Amino acid sequence: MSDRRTQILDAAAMLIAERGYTSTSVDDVIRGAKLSGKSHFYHYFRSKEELGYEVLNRQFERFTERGLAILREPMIDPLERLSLFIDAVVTLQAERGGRGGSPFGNLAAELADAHEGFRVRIEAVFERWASQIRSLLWEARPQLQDDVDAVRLSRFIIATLEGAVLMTRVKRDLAVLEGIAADLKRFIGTHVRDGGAVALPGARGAE
Amino acid sequence: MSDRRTQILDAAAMLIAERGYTSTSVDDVIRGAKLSGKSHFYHYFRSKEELGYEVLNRQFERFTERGLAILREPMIDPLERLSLFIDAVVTLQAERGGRGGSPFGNLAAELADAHEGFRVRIEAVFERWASQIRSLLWEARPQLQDDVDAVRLSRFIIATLEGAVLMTRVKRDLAVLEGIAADLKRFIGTHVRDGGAVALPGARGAE
DNA sequence: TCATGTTAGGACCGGGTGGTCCAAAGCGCA
DNA sequence: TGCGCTTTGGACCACCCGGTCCTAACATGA
Repeated sequence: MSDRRTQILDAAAMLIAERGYTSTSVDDVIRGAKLSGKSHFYHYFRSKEELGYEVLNRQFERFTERGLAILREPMIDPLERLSLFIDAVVTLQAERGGRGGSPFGNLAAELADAHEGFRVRIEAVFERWASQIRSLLWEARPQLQDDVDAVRLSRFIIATLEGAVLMTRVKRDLAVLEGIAADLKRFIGTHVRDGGAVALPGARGAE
Repeated sequence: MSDRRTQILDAAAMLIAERGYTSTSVDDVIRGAKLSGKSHFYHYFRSKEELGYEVLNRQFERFTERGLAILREPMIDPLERLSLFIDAVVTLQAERGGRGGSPFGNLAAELADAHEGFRVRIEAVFERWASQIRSLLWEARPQLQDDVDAVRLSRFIIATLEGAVLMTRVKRDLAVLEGIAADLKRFIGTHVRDGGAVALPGARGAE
């Protein structure tokens, strides 16, 4: 993977996060990556579509490294890992200044109905994400109530986080995301067996 | 408001829900509304932007009639109304065949960062929606725990529903939305005072 | 030295974009 | 009858879109 290629990918990722896939033109990407012209771009990518797919892949890899990795930390209690992961989502969004939202959610809203190729790839992203949470939930099973449905709960967590990021973008207020994240932790806490101490730190407290 | 005008608005609403605002061209709308040409369209709307704003308004009016209205039914217990409202969101999405998603969420994801005019209007939509839930929560206050934060809870409900609709679109599976809706009811149920009977019907049950 | 891959730069393509302008027909109503 | 709104229909604008093609200057390493 050449330097130029990743440079193009990075520029495209930024632009797509800001303005969406359709509204980001190849010329924009060329300007963003400081290429000399169209032929230079098409030397590295067969089409804009291919660019889009690879950007999505890279976004997921980055997310896997910086967010999903927490879910797998072997030395930390699984439910605390889940709490840390939710914090990481908040941090990630804070770093973006509340803008840009979730790359997956954005592409999903923009292309899920219109472009099957993107839809299946986005579905795969969410599925891999959900499966990470599911196996964490499986690990935490001794602490959880017997009737906890890991599939449903993992979907609920992802949907709420995606919705929260979207709302935060609209309101331009990170506190929205923080509040929802806290409530989400509280909800996860209700699945913990009674008698368990404060399983999810930070789940209470209005602010 | 002439017939033609609403006809254009309806056609545009459908197209925007399907393909998004940017990807819906004025020519598409003209074809959809069976107008004779561009001049005919621009006889009714000053610009595509104005069209978009009015479509957003109409979508919210429709949503107010068919969804938000339930929140105000005076003869039904407030918490049951909330449960019925969540059911209505599921029904609304089912009618669309899982496609199209939430008009507000879609526009938000597409334009929140790029187009301030739309951003503030979408923010207003969510705010009016949240305020409806807030006043319902205020009404239900005797049944709720003392520390329930209506602002936060209303945001949580909206974010989760928006996220759920988005996930459902990506997975093309209405069961996703149904599951999340059930869990959301369960979460709301945890805010009800102890000793209260089954406040939210349908909140339990895995399927 | 030759080949290969990279960078540079520009001309060009068909088609779509939001938007304007104009001329003329059809219309209901006073 | 005549006024004013609606409808029709098309020409036209500058610009942007994804994508192709071509030429030529580079660097690198075999």
